[in-house]
Amino acid sequence: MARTKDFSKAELEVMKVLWEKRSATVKEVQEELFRKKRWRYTTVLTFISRLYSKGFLEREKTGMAYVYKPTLPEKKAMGKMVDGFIDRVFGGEIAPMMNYLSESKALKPDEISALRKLVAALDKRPPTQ
Amino acid sequence: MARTKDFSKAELEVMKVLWEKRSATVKEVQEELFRKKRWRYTTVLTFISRLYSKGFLEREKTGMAYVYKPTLPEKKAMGKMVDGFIDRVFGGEIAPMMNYLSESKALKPDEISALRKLVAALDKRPPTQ
DNA sequence: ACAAATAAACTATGTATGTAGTATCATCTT
DNA sequence: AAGATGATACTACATACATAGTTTATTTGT
Repeated sequence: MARTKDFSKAELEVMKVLWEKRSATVKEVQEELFRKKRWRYTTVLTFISRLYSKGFLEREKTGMAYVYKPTLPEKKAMGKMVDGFIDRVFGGEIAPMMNYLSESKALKPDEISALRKLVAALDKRPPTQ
Repeated sequence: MARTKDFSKAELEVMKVLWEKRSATVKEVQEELFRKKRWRYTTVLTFISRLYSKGFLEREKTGMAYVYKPTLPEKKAMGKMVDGFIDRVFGGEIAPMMNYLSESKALKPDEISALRKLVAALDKRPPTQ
């Protein structure tokens, strides 16, 4: 089992467009991705088809074309990716990643305030476990 | 230019062993990875060879075998990976990732304190930019 | 010096990924 | 009803990745 295949880098780009637009035809996605990446129609179609087979998109025929829509909300998917990344790279440990973050990236003001808010929230609600 | 190929998931496992051991022969790496993943000698050899061609490892013949050693320190490599991940997944924005982190993961006490320390450090040394 | 053991090189193979062209099917226009 | 248009399906192909077997070269023990 466990056919929870991930999406690839290129496929992620497609997902991002679809999350943003909520739902769209291949053509609409392609127009967007042509701007950003110069991808041809059939290229985008291939990615969308693969995502569809993998179960990350559902579709519905509307007039001549299919309208595609993510089956997984963005937040869920992002969370999964973050988890997977931390598992793979840091053996599931968040703390070391924080370190790399603070060292390797120059945090911008809004990022710092996000961090502060996070910490504040954690102070309020101490580890439920 | 820019032949900064990344390493794949499997290759990362090999790198981790080598970072930990500082340097090792294929056999030594394989023994470790056989425990963790049941990988055969030639499998590990293949990964190591790829990493060597990609320039992530250097080697030195010692007796019969080569001793391999990472060319990139772990911290550097990890930082790169984190950066790449954040770019790909969050368009370079750290703040949203923080959110996913705080929501999707139940942070453990030491992770929280790492976070606090990070924030404290940021307070001391405000964004140099 | 030869056999056994060790290590690396070469070869193989199936799936995934990036990138897209060509063929076909459906629809709209005249 | 035929041609133009729009959309999807089918096909292609090179590179990367995961996984490993087979062959060759080197060393070491006897």
